[in-house]
Amino acid sequence: MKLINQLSKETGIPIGTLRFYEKSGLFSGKRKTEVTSNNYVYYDEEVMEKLRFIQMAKAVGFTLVEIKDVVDLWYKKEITQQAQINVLDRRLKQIDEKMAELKAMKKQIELCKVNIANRRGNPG
Amino acid sequence: MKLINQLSKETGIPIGTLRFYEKSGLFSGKRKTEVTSNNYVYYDEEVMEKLRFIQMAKAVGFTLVEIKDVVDLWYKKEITQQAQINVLDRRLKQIDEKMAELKAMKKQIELCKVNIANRRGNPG
DNA sequence: TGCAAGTATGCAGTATACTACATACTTTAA
DNA sequence: TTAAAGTATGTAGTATACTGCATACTTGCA
Repeated sequence: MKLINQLSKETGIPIGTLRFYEKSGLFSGKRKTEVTSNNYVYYDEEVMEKLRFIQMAKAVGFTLVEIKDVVDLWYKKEITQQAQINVLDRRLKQIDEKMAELKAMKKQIELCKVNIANRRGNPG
Repeated sequence: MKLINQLSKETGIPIGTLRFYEKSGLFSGKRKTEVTSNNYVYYDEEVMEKLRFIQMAKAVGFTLVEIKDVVDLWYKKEITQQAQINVLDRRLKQIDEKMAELKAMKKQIELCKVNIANRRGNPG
């Protein structure tokens, strides 16, 4: 069980950002009832997994709301199995679209590089 | 040569957003000197190419500044050849990183789906 | 023991990327 | 010809995602 500072150090996400994510409902920790002197919050490995997922998803342009959709059904059982699958399928489709876009961008940039190397300038 | 409305219709980008992009220096049109009755701005195919690139890059989480770095050297010759290559290489590296992240996300989400289908709940 | 460092909470401020609104002029089509 | 639609410009407002500051209490270490 980690405190917020450790969470921050291990993920590289600033504490302020972590608090913002927690307030946004992306993850949550627990207080230890046996500790009465303070109200520190503790986080488990589940939280670390979620944070690593959040970092990946953010890096490829998913919004916090889109990420929350997925992370939510990670551990919740309230929605139906089909509803869960639907959320995941929607995100999988977006991932495939983003991959196609990355491939197209890569091709375009590589072409641009070749053209620069050939001193012809414009990559169109 | 297209007017802004046509640009918007062909790309699906709202006019307000296009004006914002143009003001941000992502692209620019030209006024026709032979037309004196108005100051309408016309855009060529070069602009359309830039817009298509902007759309792809935005979809995979690049910022407008990162996009501008690339789009700028599309048609400018002021910076050295090596500086141009450097900008492109930086973006190519980002693209590879994003692709790896998409692949990891996809794997994770697919695993999650399998686990839901198996009614075991948690995909870890 | 005392003080720096860590934690919780709340609220204000910032950066990025739009989005809407107001004004004024131009073009187009009934 | 006149009203609707298009264009230019500027300014203000909004949404998302942080980021910083202030306050107050707790922990850990010299």
